[in-house]
Amino acid sequence: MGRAPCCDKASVKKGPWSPEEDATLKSYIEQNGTGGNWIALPQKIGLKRCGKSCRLRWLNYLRPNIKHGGFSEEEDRIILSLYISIGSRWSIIAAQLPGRTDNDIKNYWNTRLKKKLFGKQSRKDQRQQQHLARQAAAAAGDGQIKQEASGSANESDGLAPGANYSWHHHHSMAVPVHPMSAPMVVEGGRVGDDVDESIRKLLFKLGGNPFAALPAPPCIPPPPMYEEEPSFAAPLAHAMPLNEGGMQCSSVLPALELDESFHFNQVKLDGLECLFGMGDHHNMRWNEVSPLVCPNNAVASSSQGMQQYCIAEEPADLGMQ
DNA sequence: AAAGTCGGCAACCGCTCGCGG
DNA sequence: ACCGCGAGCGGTTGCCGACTT
Repeated sequence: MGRAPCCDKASVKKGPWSPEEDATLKSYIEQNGTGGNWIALPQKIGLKRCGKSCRLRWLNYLRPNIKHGGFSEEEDRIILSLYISIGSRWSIIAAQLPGRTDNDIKNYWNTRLKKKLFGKQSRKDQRQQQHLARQAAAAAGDGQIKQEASGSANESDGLAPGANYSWHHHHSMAVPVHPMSAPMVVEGGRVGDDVDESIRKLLFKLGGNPFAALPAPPCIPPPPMYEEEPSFAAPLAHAMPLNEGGMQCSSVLPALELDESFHFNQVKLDGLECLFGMGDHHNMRWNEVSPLVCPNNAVASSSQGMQQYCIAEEPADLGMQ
C-alpha cells in the first residue's frame, strides 16, 4: 500500500495548459494569493488540475518577472560555478538568478550549458564549422586540407564522430578554466568580480568555504581575451610556469593535479568526472558535501542540511560573520 | 516531398523535508 | 516522539518544431 495520491488522477487534466487555464490561475493568484494551500486551490477556482501542477505552472511560467531563454555569459558562469560547488541544487542556483526558475536552469544545463561546457557543438555550430572548413579548403585548393576539412575536426583528435570538442582543439589536453579563477574579461574591464564575490558569499552562507570550494587549478593564469566563441575552456598552452624560483609547471597539467585540485569538492558532478578523473558519485546531501567543500574547517553540524555552517578562515573579508 | 532524427522545453512523477497536531 | 499532510525539489518523460537525409 503506497502513499495516497495528492489528487484524483482520474478527474484531473494533464498536459499543456490552455490560455484560459493560465488566465484563471493567474488572475486568482494575483488577486488572492495562493492562500497557502496549493492542493485546495484548483478546486476553489474551478480548474481540473492537480495542485502541484498549478504551483508548477505559476512558478515556472505565470509568475511576474519570469525570464525565458537568452541566458547571458554571466549567468552561464554563475550556473557553472554553483554547479561545481553545490551540484544540481537547481533551486539554490535559481535563487541567485533573478527571474530564472529552477526548471529553466535545469533544462538549460541539460540541453545547452553542459554541451557548451564539454564542447559538444550543436548541429548548427557544426554546420557552420564545416561550412567554414569547406571554404578554407576550397580557397587553399589543397587535397589534403580538403580531406581533413570534410571530416569533423574531432576525428583528427581521435574523438568519436559527433563529439566535437571545443576546448581548444590545438592542444593535446584541455581543462576548463576554473570559473572563479578566470573572471570574464570584456571590453573596458572585468565584469566577473562582482559575480564571483556574490557567489563566494552564497557559498559561505551555505556552509562552504568560499576560498577552498573553488580552488584555482595550479599554475594556470587567467586566460587572455576570448579569441573565438566565449567558452569556459582555455588553452593549456597558456599555462606557463608562474614562479621563477619555485615549482616548475608543465604546459600540460597532469590529470593527477587536476584530480587533487578538485578532490575535496566532489559534489555530484554529472559529466565533470570525465574531466577531473572522478569516480561515480551518488547524489550527496549538503551535510555530506560540506566537509568536502571545506575539509580543513570545523563543521558545526545540525540535524538538517542547510543549517550547518563552516567556520571559514577569512569570514571577516566577506562581511558575513 | 516525405520520413527519420535531434534538440529544446513544458510538464509530470515520486521522493524528501518541514511543520503542525 | 510520532504521524500525516502539504510544499518543494530534482529527475525524467513526452511533445513538438527544426533540421537532415
